[in-house]
Amino acid sequence: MLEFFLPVIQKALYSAGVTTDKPIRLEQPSDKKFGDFSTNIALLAAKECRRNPRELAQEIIPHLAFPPDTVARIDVAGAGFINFYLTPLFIMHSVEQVLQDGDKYGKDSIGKGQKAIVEYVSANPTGPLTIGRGRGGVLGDCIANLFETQGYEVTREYYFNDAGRQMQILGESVQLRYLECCGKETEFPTTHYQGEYIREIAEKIYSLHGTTVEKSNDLNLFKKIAEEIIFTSIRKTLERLSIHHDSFFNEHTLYTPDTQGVAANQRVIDKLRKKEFITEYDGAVWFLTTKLGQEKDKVLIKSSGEPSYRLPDIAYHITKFERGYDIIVNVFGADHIDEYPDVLEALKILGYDTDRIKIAINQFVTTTVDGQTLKMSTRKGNADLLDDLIDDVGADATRLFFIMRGKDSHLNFDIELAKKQSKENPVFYLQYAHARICSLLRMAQQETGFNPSDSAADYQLLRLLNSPEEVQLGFALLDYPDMIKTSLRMLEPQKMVEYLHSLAELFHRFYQECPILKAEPDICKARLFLSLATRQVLRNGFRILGVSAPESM
RNA sequence: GUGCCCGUAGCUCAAUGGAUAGAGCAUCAGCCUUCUAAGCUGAGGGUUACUGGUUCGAGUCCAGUCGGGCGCACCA
Repeated sequence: MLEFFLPVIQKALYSAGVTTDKPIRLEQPSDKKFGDFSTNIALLAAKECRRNPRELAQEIIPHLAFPPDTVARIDVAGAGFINFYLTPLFIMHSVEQVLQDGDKYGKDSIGKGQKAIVEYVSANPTGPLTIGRGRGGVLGDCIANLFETQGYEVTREYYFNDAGRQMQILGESVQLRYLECCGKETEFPTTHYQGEYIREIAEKIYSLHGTTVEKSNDLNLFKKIAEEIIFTSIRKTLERLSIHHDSFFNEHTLYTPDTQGVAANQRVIDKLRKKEFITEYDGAVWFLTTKLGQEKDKVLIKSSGEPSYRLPDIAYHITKFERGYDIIVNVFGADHIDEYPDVLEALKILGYDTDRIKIAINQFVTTTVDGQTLKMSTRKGNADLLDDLIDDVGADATRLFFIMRGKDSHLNFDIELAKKQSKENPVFYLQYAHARICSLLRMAQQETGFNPSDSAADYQLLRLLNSPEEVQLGFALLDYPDMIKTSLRMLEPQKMVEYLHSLAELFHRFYQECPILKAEPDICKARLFLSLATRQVLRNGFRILGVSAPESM
């Protein structure tokens, strides 16, 4: 609808002689009595013109040239809002577009020719995925889906590191547990991974090799096997949630020299040094963030000679620019919040356009059972495992619950609620609407021979519909394309969940108030088309969210 | 101590600086001889944590206070 209104308003402002540098915004009033759409442009422009906003609005209105039979009424209300009321005919006519476009409805090509990279999950293979990671995973996946609907060429990337200190500890942990399997007495440090999965890996090694590697000091053996097993399990877990990555970027490639014999990490140091942002003391190499007003400098290369995580992080982001991505999205949890400002600063210093980088940070997840909050404790062995959650509530509920709250809110995952097969559970409310339509269409085919695929010529029957329930439902369907754009702009799939919920509600109301199969033939058909269009939008929306669309329940 | 996020109905959460702050659940009252009642209709429920400020207009922006979460490593 943006495409419909904005040009007309723009022209009207011009011909009414109103100039303003404020962007025109189209909003949907919370109350329908203020119209289907509304703009506050007169309020904004009034100040610059030094005019009374209501008078200004009155002057703009005669210049608004909408096509005939589209906008029924234009009012000035409140402090100077211009409110638009669409005709039912226009609304129902537009529903035809939904049916014509089908799976493509809501898609756009504004991103055509642009490359976007969305990085998410990015957990190192030191243990199974936790519930907290799951939220970021689903969030990232949905964001990638949103970009795809707008025609962007999207890469879903997983950044990981199988070297470094954490992996070292992993190897040691497995080795110690293995020695226990061999009957040796060991002391297991509290700094090491306590989880049961370590024991399982050790037992596997024991069953493969027996005691033959007992004397081995080759930590790599344990590390490699552990990494392999853990990574496989991570990917399996992600697979259960339909999360796929196109690209797995190993941090280690940033350490190895390129064709000119220089490692990416080293290049970063060299370039930053040229910009005079590098210094050395205490045996380490520092990024001079104090020059940028920060309290402390940040270590880029430790006194041991190894880079700290920050250096490869910068180098990694440079590769995103070098690989030609126009939009770079990073999804990560609140625990990484302090990480990105340094990376951005470094990129800015090196001349990269950091406006292309968008950060989506999701807050943490707490789970509640019977109203009791289970505190997540990291890597203590009792961490909440994503797999257990999926076992418990299923993939659809897992995905939907993760994104049905804003990413900034601390998510409270009510496990009992997610398991409930009743209307309290939003997953079922949404899916039920879809299943109900499917059932209706099956019945229609049986009783009246209605066939959705060969009745396109009759789409115009939709224009017969004009009851409030029908028009409101139709209106909501038209809103879908704008909703995708809003969701994408805000990197917030939750908007889509909310929209689909209200769509389901409008359908149930329509279904309740308007008899379909019992109506006279033309009306019956028209209402079936409206139902069909609703099902289409639900499906398209579910696809973005990665939730299944059951045909019956 | 400090950086970021949050504080809105009994509970879980919405509200691109806009109009009388909205949904769902829970509670109460209605609706199935009728296409899936896993549904619909209606009612009650609020000093948007607090105090100031910015402006035509603040839940939203700014400052401060209080409360909760997550970080603050030469770990990632």
